[in-house]
Amino acid sequence: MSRATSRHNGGPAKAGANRAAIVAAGRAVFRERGYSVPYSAVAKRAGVSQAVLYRHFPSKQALAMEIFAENFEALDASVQSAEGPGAFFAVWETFVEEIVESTAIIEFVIAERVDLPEDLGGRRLEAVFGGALKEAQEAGLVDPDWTMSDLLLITRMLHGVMIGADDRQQALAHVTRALQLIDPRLARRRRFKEES
Amino acid sequence: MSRATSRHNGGPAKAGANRAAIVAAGRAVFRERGYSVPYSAVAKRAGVSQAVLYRHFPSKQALAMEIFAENFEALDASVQSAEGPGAFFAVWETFVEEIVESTAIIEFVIAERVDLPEDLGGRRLEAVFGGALKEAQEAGLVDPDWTMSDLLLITRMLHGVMIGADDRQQALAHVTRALQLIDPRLARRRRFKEES
Amino acid sequence: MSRATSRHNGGPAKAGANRAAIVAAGRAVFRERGYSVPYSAVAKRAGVSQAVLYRHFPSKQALAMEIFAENFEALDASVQSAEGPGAFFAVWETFVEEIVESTAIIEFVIAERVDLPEDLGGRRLEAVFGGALKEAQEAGLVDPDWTMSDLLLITRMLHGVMIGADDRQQALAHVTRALQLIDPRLARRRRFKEES
Amino acid sequence: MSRATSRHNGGPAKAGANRAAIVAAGRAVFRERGYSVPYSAVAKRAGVSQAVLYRHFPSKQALAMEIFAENFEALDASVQSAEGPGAFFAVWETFVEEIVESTAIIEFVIAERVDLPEDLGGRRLEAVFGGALKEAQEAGLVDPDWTMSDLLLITRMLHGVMIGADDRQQALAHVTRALQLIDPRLARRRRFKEES
DNA sequence: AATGAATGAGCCTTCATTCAT
DNA sequence: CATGAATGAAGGCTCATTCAT
Repeated sequence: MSRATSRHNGGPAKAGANRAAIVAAGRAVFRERGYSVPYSAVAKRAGVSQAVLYRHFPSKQALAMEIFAENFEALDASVQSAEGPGAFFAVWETFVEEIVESTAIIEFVIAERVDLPEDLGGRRLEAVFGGALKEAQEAGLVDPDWTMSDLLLITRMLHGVMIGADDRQQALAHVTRALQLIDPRLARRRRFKEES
Repeated sequence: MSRATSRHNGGPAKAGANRAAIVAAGRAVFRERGYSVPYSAVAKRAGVSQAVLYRHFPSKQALAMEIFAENFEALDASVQSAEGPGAFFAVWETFVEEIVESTAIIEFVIAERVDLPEDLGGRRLEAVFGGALKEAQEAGLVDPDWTMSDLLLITRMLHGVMIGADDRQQALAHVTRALQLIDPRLARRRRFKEES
Repeated sequence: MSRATSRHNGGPAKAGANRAAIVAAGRAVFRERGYSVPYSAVAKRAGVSQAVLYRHFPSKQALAMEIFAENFEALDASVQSAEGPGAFFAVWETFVEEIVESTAIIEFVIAERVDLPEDLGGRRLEAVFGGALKEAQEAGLVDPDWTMSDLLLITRMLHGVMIGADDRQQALAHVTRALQLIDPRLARRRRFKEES
Repeated sequence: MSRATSRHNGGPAKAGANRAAIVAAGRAVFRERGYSVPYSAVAKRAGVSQAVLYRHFPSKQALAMEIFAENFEALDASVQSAEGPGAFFAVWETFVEEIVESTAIIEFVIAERVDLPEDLGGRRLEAVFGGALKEAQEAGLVDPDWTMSDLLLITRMLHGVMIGADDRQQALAHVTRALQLIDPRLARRRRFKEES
């Protein structure tokens, strides 16, 4: 039992750990139960009180935004390390992985569409993908008609597939097949980490 | 007051009317506010008491199931009236129309996935589409690799598009574009009834 | 133990009784603990669930408004039965009695000032007092400079006196003395019902 | 870091400054948001941690008590500098100013009435006003019937007027008018500092 | 002695479900 | 068989108070 059983806290030292625990718990419950889980479930999962949850992230949106942002950082990193016409596929692969790992994030984007900061969502996506897409199109690797909007649309199509799947296993298979239906080149090299 | 039709009671005759009213109300509120509306909203819309609602459909799932089933009946009818290799597209069109009209039903299918009777969902879809798909494939009108599972998958992809759209207008545009990305032949002849 | 211990209710017949119980409970808790009591305290006092409370009065304001309205009805009745230049004092007496009985109502008026229906508050007061005040002034029974606003001001002065008192006994004495300080004629014939 | 003034600590010297900052913050937030503000708002406004706030004043009451006492000190000063039969009015004016400036303090006195030390409230007021009142009465400047209790009562009447006002502007006008209704001589020479 | 952080509990509101009549 | 009403419980949010460092 590593959970404190007495009344009080571990002092300031624990703060960062709690924040991390909350983010992790957020990822976990969002993945398992979707973005519509009671926000309080995150606190329960993280082993902290609701007040602490609210201190760190004053709303479910705020927490989702954080997770969202962290995902984009991974994406940015993947952009840095990829080059050439095939870069698009490398980034795309990372992107799809994230969709698979955090379906809930897309639900969040949909649910809270109203007041997302401009640099998130589509705009941010464009920053990440814009160059690589054009390059890949010029190299004839991707359908030249595709626009950023189409990529976004594909995102949503994958989302529909994700939330309709029975389990992770099936979800992976369905996402792969869905990408094949759209364009086989999008479906290559799907490799996902083992579920914990 | 010894008469059978005392104060509040319309007698057995009313039962059928109530049932129909409930189903209609269900369609309406699901469309307007999504599958997550309070079940009580259906009773209010139908103008019946909660108890009556529960008598006819003991749960929101049960009601959704009924609507779902009725949708399939419409699909069956569309199958009857279509023939030849192009029949697939006629049925498909009706099917997509239903998806667009009743996004909420798909939400339901997803939310309650657990205990859908076997004869609904995939199996039922197979009954409706099976023959037409094979015929169309033999006539070279549809990719020969496609299976019933793929159709189901496309259904889900469209669903993702639907719930991500801002409004009906955009939803239609997105669905059309999504179908084009998959196979332009699926996207032809989209014509929807005017919004009431 | 007259409280139901089993899970469910007394049927429709009990509805009116519950509503009355809620209003009575509202008067009681407002008097004892002020308008700022948790709304849930009303439910507890009335012996009903919170949901029932919300069904009957969807907000604390709504309940206060009801009590408020009932008070005005008593006031109207007092206007009907009084005539002549002295009528003003009769109505005034009833009015002060009500202030003493339901201090919380004034707190309510103050707290929710924003969206009171036009026919409540000042306007309503004017309807009740307007004629009588003018008549009394013409008969030389009341300071001719006084306006309706002044009466409202006096109301608030009495309110300050009420909420500052230690108990009902003292509150009565203070109100009487306050009225004497303003104008002895306002303070005559103070007689209040015994506290329950 | 073996120095006494380690990381976060300003040393004993800071204590007095903190205390003053807390009192000032208390005055500010009470005025702006009423006595019912979260106690934590005082800490935030003062720029200190909650723990410090609690160290200096273990409860909101304690802080309010301090402010209350300091107000009386200002009153004492005003008594010292005024002499002759008109002294009463000078002190009274200061007193009313304080009421207008710190409505919240009166809310506090009312809310926490229970355990106010005897030397605050009425008794203290008597010490301040006692002599001046008698002198003014003997000079025929004030109604000879008035007692200290009446002054307290008037205080409360003004309070009622204050908390019922929409804004400071209106509050001033209402207080002035209220004093006129009681005795015009109480209302003379109202001059308040400009709002910051 | 100050800080940052945590806790537990309270209050608000809404929903699915189940009576007595 | 329909009605109107009631219940219990979940979930959101905020606050006073109290640590470990």
